[in-house]
Amino acid sequence: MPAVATREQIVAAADRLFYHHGYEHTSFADIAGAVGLSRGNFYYHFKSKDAILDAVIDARLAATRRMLEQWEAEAPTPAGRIMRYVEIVLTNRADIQDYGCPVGTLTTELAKLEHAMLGQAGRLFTLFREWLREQFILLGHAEQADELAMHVLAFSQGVAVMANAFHDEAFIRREVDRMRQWLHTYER
Amino acid sequence: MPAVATREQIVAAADRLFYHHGYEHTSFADIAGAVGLSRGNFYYHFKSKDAILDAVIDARLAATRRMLEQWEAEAPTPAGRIMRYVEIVLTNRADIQDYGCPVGTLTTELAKLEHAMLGQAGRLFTLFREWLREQFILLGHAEQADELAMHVLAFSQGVAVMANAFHDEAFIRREVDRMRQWLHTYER
DNA sequence: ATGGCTCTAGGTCAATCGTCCTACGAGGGG
DNA sequence: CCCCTCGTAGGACGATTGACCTAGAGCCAT
Repeated sequence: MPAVATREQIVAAADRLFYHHGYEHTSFADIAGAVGLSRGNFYYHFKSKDAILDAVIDARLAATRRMLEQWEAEAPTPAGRIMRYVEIVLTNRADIQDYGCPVGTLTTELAKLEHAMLGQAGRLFTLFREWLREQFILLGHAEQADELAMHVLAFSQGVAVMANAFHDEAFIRREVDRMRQWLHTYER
Repeated sequence: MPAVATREQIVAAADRLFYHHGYEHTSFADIAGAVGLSRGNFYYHFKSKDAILDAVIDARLAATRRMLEQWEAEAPTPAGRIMRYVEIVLTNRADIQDYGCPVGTLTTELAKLEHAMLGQAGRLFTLFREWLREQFILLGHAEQADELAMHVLAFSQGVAVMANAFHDEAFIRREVDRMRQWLHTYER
């Protein structure tokens, strides 16, 4: 098997395990077991656990960019695109109830570990932030676009934490509806 | 030294360390070092690490109840009391920027660890939820009091995650102001 | 002072962690 | 056929983890 396929398998398994059980709680043995490799063989593909985390973050950044591009292709209006982001807490409801937001929980964990890769993880947030900011500019609110983007981000993080804590689907739907109404007041 | 004082010292140190570095990332040696005790002696006071977590959660529950009682004594109106909760993200701004919300981050971590004490940690959220619900009932919104309480909780969690990720004080102040205006629309 | 209780120190345990090393098998090009 | 590289397996390392044990110091009551 070519090395690139194995490497991608490792990144995919690590991505899933980091999300489900956290970075620190995921061991080399866990990832190796998920992929079906021996532990020791790992260092042929990644020289350290941090390197795997780095690759996982890069993969998430790339996947996020693809998702944003798809949203831009599918949703014609800026407001519709913003709603695609808002509705992600419904789209990924099952995972969020079980594991929270992949971006928020990773950033929170790395902050507590004082991990060197915290800044890299923050780029995931920044990617969404700047994309949302762009949508608000297109919506005609250039002067407060960044503040509105941050508000939408805070919404998603708050809903994710509460959904994870209480497993309440009706709550998620109510908050999405509230956000939809809020967004209407900013449509031209 | 009486055992009760040592026990309280252990709980206080564990509380702080769990908040700053997370539950799993905090070892017995860390707590023992913070208190100035030997590692082995630990099992005289707590038979397991879970028992310490249990005691920490109980201590947080008690401290939270005291705080809520103080808010009720200091703020005469329900709206004023709710604002005391909202403004906690400003009051504890420094800690939140560094470590996030103590309740939210603990719950998130325990969920990922599939820890048996997750339900206990959830009681911290429930305590705030029911207190906020009571305030909204007093405000004259009995029929949607719980939904409004959940919305306020989600606000605080969202702001905490974003404040931790971006260290942006102006953002926190904007969101608190936004919440103040929102609350005004619910005042009789 | 003697016995018993509270509290502590320090060592030990097996398990697991991330890391590293070496040996080996498969396979293609010379 | 040999050699070289790629990819893998599995063991070993030092450190650290949570957990447990025992010996004894301090003190109070009898």
